[in-house]
Amino acid sequence: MREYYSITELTREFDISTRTLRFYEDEGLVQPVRRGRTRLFRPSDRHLIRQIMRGKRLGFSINEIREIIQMYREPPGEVGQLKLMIKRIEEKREDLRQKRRDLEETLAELDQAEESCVERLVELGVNT
Amino acid sequence: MREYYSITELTREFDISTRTLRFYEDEGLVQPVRRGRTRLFRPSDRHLIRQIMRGKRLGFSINEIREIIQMYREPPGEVGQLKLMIKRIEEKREDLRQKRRDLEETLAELDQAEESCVERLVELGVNT
DNA sequence: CACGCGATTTACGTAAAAGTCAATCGAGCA
DNA sequence: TGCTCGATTGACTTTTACGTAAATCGCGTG
Repeated sequence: MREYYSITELTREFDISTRTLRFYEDEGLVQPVRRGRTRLFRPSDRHLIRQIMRGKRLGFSINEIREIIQMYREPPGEVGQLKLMIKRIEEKREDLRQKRRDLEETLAELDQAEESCVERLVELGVNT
Repeated sequence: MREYYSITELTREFDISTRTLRFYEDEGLVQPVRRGRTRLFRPSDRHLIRQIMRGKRLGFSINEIREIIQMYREPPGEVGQLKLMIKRIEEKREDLRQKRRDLEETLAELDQAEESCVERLVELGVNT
C-alpha cells in the first residue's frame, strides 16, 4: 500500500482533471495533506475518490455524495444522532432500490429493443 | 385508456413543472399535439415522460435519455443502421451494468454502515 | 360581454459541476 | 544562477436543466 499519491497520478487513474480534485477538496470530500503547497493524497483519499466516482455514475449530486460518505464513517456516539443516522441510511437505501427498479426496467426494454433489431436483420437475410 | 392529458395533469402525476415539460418538448423528447396553442399529451407522450423520469433518476443527461428513447423506437430499415443501433444498445447496456455494480456496492456498504449503527445502539443498551 | 383562470410565449436568471486561462511558485538540475 | 516543469491559486467562463417573471391568449361561466 503506497503512502502517498500525487494529484496527476489520481487524475490519470480516475480519468478526471486536477480542477475536479481541487473542487472536491474545496467541497470537503477529500482532505489531502500538504508538503509545502503540494497536495499529497493518501490511500484513504484514493478510496474516497473511488466512492465519489461511484456516486457520480449513479447520478448523485455532490451534496448527496457528501451525505453518503458521512454514513460510511464511524457511527456517532449519541443515541439521537444514531437513530437519525439509521433513518437517513434507510432513506438512501430506498433511493437506491428505486434506482435498481429503474435500472432493471431500462435493461429489459433495451434487451427487447436489441431483439427487435436482430429480428429485423434476420428478416433482411443478413448472416448473423 | 385516456385519449389526452393536459399539461397540469402530467405535472401533478410526475411532480414536475410545466416549464420542464415544455423544455422536454423543445428538446424533442415529447411531441404533444395542439388544440389551438394548447398542448394535448397522448398516452404515448405520457409513457415517454415515464421513461424520461426513469433516465433522470439513473443520472442520465437529456442527451443520453434522447439516445435511449430512440433505441426504443422502430428499428431502422437499413442494415448498416441496424448494426450501428445494435452496437449502441450494447454500449448502453454495458453502461447500465456498470451502474448496477456501483449500486450493489453502495447498497452493501450502506448495509454495513447501518449494522455498525445498530451495534453501537446495542452497546449503549438501547432497547431496540 | 366581462372576467377569471389556466396555458402559452419570450426572455432573462440561476445553481451545480466543473473547464479554462494567466500568473506564480518551488524543487531539481545543468 | 538560470531554466524547466509540474503544481497551485484565483478569477472568469461554460454547460445543463430548468426557474421565474411579464405579457398575452383564449375558453367557459355568470
